[in-house]
Amino acid sequence: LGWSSSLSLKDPARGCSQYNICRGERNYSWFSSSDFYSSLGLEDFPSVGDISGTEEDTESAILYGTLRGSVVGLRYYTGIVNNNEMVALQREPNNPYDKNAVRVNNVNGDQVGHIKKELAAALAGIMDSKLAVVEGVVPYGAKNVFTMPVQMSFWGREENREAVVDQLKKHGFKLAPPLKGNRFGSKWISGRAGPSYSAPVHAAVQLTTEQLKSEFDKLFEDLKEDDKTCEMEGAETVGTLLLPHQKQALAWMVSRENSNDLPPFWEERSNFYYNILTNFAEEKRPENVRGGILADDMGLGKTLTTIALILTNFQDGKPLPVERITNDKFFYVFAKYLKRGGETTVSELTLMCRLLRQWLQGTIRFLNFYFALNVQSVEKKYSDDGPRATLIVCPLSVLSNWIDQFEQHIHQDFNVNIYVYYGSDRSKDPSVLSEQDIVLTTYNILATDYGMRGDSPLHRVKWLRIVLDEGHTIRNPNAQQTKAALNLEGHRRWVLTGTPIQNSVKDLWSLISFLKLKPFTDREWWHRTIQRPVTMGTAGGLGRLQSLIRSITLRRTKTSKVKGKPVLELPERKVLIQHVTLTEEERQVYQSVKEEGKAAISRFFSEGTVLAHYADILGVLLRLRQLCCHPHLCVNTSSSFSYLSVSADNKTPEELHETLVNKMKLVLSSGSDEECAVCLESLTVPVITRCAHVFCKPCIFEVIRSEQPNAKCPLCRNGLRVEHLVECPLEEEIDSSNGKKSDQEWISSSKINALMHALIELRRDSPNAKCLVVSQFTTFLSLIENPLKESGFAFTRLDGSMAQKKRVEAIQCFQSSQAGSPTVMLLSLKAGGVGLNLTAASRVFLMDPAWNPAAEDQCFDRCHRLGQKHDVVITKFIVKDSVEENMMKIQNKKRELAAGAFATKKPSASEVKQTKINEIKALIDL
DNA sequence: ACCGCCGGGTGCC
DNA sequence: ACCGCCGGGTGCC
Repeated sequence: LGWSSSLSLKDPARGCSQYNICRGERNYSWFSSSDFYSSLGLEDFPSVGDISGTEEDTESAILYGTLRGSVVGLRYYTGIVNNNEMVALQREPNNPYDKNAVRVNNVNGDQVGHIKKELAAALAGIMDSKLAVVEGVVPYGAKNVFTMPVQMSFWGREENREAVVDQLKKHGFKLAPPLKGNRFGSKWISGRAGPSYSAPVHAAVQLTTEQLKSEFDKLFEDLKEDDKTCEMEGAETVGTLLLPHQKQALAWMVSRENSNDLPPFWEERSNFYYNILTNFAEEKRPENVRGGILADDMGLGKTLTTIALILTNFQDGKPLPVERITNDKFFYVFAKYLKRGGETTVSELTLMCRLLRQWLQGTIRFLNFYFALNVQSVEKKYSDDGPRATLIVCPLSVLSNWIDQFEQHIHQDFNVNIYVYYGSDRSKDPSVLSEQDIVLTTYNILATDYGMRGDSPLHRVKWLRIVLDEGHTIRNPNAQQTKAALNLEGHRRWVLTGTPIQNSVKDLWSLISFLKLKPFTDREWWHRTIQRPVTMGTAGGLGRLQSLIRSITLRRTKTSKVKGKPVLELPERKVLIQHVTLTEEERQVYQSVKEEGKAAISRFFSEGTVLAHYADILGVLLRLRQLCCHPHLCVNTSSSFSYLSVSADNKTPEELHETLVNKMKLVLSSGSDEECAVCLESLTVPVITRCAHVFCKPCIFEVIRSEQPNAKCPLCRNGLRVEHLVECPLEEEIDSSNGKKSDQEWISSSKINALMHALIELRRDSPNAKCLVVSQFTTFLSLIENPLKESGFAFTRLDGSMAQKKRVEAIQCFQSSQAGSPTVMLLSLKAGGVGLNLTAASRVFLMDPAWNPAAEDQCFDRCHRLGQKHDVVITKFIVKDSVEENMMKIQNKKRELAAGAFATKKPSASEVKQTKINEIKALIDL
């Protein structure tokens, strides 16, 4: 049973886990980077564009005007509408009678009729060339037999207005100005009441950006409603006591799964159901989503709550039926094993292993040997008709966290079947999946599987429940993983996310669509009834969004209160800045490198080639940052920076390109947390362009997709081509032999001295305190190992180059409270990803600042989270009069920006460019 | 459709 | 009458 030791068990003493890792998962090779990258393969991205260009640019769309027309051919179709109901106009270029044909559909998508041909002839061109979006409302005459009127609104960007007006004029039509107060068509005057359509208005009550922002902030705040404050205990299979706010969440989730309420904006009228946004009505009761969005802040226990939900609400509030692990079970499994002559499944082995251990410990007596009698009853439990399995989809980075949490929170006396659907040998048999209690997989696997149409086991199973963890990963409606997620089958649908709205309301659509809320699954209805009214600041728009959100989401922040007490009482967190002064020699080296770099960079400025030399500049900055830490850090990189002299002149463009790309690789491989100029976050999967700029792979593919065929680099406007992109594995993964620069004698540095001084003082004052020593540079961490050993510190280390198994060991070791367990953990900034729990530490020493303050904060939160018992003190070491001080200034600016940037739109490419240039100036004191 | 349009039947008052 | 007028047949795109 060697495989079981490779499981990442929190408690090694427990041996085999209670979940069944089925075939293929036992080697746990999912963290091999090659797998990861290939599952994101190049070829996936361009195909994403197959519905490109259809999305209306909400931000800048204005209403050109309205036009009355008629819908004909009603008697040939079944789709019916109400007076004042919204209708969709859809081009039908393949209509055999008229290539200009325009279909009219009701909210349900049923065809109502066609636009009369003369008008269709005018619309066809406008719609096909996407000059305007045309929307319709049937003002009256909905019950007509042959034709009915339709009031059309034309929306588009200002610069297309004239073309649209011209096009209409050519066919003899003229736009009437927008109608006063009736912009969204929900209140057309009924009946043939004459000429009352008139007068434009842009927004009855236009909110300022500021107001919008604060309204957004309030969106998720309200939770005073009763249905969100009831509490519910978890089933006995939940092995952890839930906190009050988690019991509330459980009660809310269970009630959402079991209730039969109407979805938001639907009303029951005499004998039909009525949608108050679109005025659509139907006799069939619209399904409400049996789920919603759990949007609690990080650290409040969304994972635990979800596990509790799975175990507690199988059907109508009854718990998931699982086997209690008893002696009978052991012999039953054992007998089956013998009967087959030794062949067995991994899940059985897991069980047997565990039971055998219990038996050996004397908890099983040798009495119940009539196992055959029990076979029947055990099998019965699993022969339920309805779907049983819950699918959980999460980013790769939190996969192991889920497994840890199962391990922790599922009571060990029960056998819950969990299948980790990951790795190249994952089962292709849907029935293997549907027999599980829980199937865990990642967005990449989901998308990859979906790519091979029709043959994705995940998409052939009818799930009891689908949970999308970090649900904001599907906010891009065109991404493959979003489409893959939307196409999963199962009635109970949940989204877990800490950041439900990241940049704008737009991000919500995929989530809402995933939840299958009628009629928002169709982008047009979402857009017309919610997104546009909100972004244009129309009165009532925000109200709608608010009541929608309120009815389907639960969100508590770290400061929310339950019964007057904060949901989470986190200890205080203090950040201290410790200035470090370089020694004379260090200063000399630093200063000379700085002068050399500054000269080169100011030359780039005067030549106007700053962005072309971006890699060079990052290189200079990197070197300075490294010098602040330790002189040996940039030794291996020094030779490659000699280009700063004029030697570049006699190189071919090809060679020049190559050196630049190599430079960029070097910067990235140093561990430095560089950022992506598209998403403005830390790089995820860095790729280097031909012009030697770095971006996240998904970001740059999105740029290429949306700008094709002539995409340009967002930083320098040079041409971009997929085949020129170079992937660059993040940090240490390529550098496993780090730290062994044995040809060099070890020396200390000012920063190391400062750290050691602080550590020794800490050990003297509180010998049991544990701390994290964090740096972006793993080589620096290696250098720090030396004095730690010399001063007798027990320490452990966690960085990106370590295999998953080693990481888990390091974490367990550090978290242990046993005497003699390590008090120091050397942690690379980026290894401190989300989900990692290092609450044993109450001190953090940040050795070098990151560009992105969010990356630092995320790292601090590894210990400042649920379970932290002490106040957390963070010490940042910053070298005086250095690039580090300038970095701090930029960080502060970014913090301010982030705090106010909620509803403001993304900066444009040129703004990003300018910001970058200004940053460079500030960094090198130009 | 209690319309418009088409095309055949028809033709002083 | 190579017209007007009548009334039946007919009807989305």
